[in-house]
Amino acid sequence: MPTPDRTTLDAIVAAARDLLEEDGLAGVTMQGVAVRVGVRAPSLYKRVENRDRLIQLVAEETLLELTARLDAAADARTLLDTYRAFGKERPAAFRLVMTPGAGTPVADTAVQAAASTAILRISAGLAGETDALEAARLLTAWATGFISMELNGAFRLGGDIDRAWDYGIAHLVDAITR
Amino acid sequence: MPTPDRTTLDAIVAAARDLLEEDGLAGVTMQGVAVRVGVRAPSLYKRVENRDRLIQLVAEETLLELTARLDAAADARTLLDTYRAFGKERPAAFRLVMTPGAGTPVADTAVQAAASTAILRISAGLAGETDALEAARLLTAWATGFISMELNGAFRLGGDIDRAWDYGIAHLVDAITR
DNA sequence: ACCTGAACACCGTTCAAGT
DNA sequence: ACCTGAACACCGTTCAAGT
Repeated sequence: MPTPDRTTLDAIVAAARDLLEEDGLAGVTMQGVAVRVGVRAPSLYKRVENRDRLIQLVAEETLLELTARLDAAADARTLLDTYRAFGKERPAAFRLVMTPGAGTPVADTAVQAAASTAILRISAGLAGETDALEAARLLTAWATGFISMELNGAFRLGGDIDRAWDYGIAHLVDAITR
Repeated sequence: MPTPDRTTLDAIVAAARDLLEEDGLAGVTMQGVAVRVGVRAPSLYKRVENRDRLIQLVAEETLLELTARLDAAADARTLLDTYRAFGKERPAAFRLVMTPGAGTPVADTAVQAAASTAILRISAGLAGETDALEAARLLTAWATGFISMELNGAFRLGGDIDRAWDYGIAHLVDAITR
């Protein structure tokens, strides 16, 4: 007689996602996830291969959500503001996806590629098709570095961080526009 | 009768530093460090408070070395190339210092501030004193994001990464120059 | 004064035994 | 077919006992 299912993969990923924001990557333990979904740790292995795979699933869920939001942006400033807002909303997930350490499980290539289409579209509009890739990389590298530093509290020399963000957007858009 | 010292704090930090590059942050275990310096794990606690403090010491050693190299740069391109070369030489240490995750031990504030003086000096020369801080943040955010993405293999859409780097420097320097 | 084995509280993961 | 306790190999850290 089969036991009824006491949890689902979606519930497990959601619990891991919440634990990630609350306690950081190291806080995402199989025991912690198990408690949240109401089973014992060994039961999780019926639905997910291991902890690395679970982290990868959280990374992919994060990128899919981010991609959906970026795709809705019509211009560079909106796109970059959306990106930054996502980082502030889910700082740990942002770091997991954008600046994973060595050994950190990483999202599938296709999921990652999809996240680039919005910035490529907008960069092509500003810089032209020839320089679209380089312009997209300039904008992406800047925004990713800026948001990472902001989340890490790395802007330590005073000044207005919002002003630095606006300064960056204005000068970058100007620089890449033909 | 006292036992002769079998290791030193410097040797412990150096072993941790090497393990970091070889096996990543998770690979820096007290047991692993102990084996490298020729003692048992409990003995390490005579010289360093705990693992977090050891990681912090590695972060500070990394920043001091990086600061020394950046201070020697005379112009923006040299500074940025030096920064990128350091990232490629010590990728795990670069990530530890520039994009630490939540809960990762972080260098002392004074050590971090010292690493900013070179970029501030050069930014002031290009953008003027009024915009020096914003310009420094633009350059730093871009370079940090670019190098992080490069180390993570995040440039996945083909194209020439060196060309994207040169494109970035040229357009940024142009953008912030009065 | 430094070093060590033993111990404790955690991890991730496996597996036989339950329902 | 799913769930669990028990077990194993790891961690970081403490501490009494050795020299």
